[in-house]
Amino acid sequence: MCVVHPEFAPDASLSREEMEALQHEVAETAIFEDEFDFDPERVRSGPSDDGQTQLPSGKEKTAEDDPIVVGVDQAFVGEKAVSAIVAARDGEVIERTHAAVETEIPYIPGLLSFREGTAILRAFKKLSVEPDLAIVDGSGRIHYREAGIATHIGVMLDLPAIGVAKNLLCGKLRDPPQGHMREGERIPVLANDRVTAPNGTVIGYALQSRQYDNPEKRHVNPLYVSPGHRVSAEMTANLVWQLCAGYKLPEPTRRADAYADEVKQTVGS
DNA sequence: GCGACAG
DNA sequence: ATCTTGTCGC
Repeated sequence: MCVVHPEFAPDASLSREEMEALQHEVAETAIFEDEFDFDPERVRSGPSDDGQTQLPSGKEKTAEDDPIVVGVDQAFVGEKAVSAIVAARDGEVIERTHAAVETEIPYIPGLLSFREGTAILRAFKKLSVEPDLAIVDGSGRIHYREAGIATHIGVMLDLPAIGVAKNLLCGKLRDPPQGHMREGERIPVLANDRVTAPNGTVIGYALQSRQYDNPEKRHVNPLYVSPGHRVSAEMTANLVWQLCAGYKLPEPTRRADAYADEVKQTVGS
């Protein structure tokens, strides 16, 4: 697929100030509302039926009509950043692409897209199918300047995108849980002083995608999901939840994770 | 100065 | 993210 906003390219040679300025531009271009064409109810972790569902009009729903969801994950081999993308429709993998790019800068909280963005975009350019939604590992709006890696990628490609992180970069939970969250539970993540958005803005959700029966003994931490582009915070939580299939991470992410591992052993350092 | 800190 | 064996629990 093609880059729609090349002017937002995550150039690693920029100064820190320039990177932050670029992120502010990305955030201004980002849309944190539901502005996508696919039917959100047709986004799911896997086949929900035999694909023979009859509609009143006489037409029928087929997998070909389902939205294409891509999972994006990063891995490292020596000094190379490996980006893996797995596209699926109705839970069926239809294409996989990857790219390995030499890293130019170290990991800096808040500037992740400048370290891994180029590899991700290169992998996206190799993708022949046209995705409807991207699930990116890392934050989206849950970011100091509301421009996490999911937002940066989504805006550049003008593709609906969602950020799925295992840890909270910034922001604060509206209602801190007593003990551990129950499976399916979600708590709003609000903007605080460290975020450019007005204090109290819901910039994402803590989503308990999986939990053990007895959290006292053994428990799972929640996922921190946030809008990347063209998706609201509420819809973000709904879609990620629908993409989970009994594991902590949503299926698109798990598939990209596994593919990244495969690629790692293929690409030498 | 001290604390916070996606992957 | 990555370095890494065993081990606890469902």
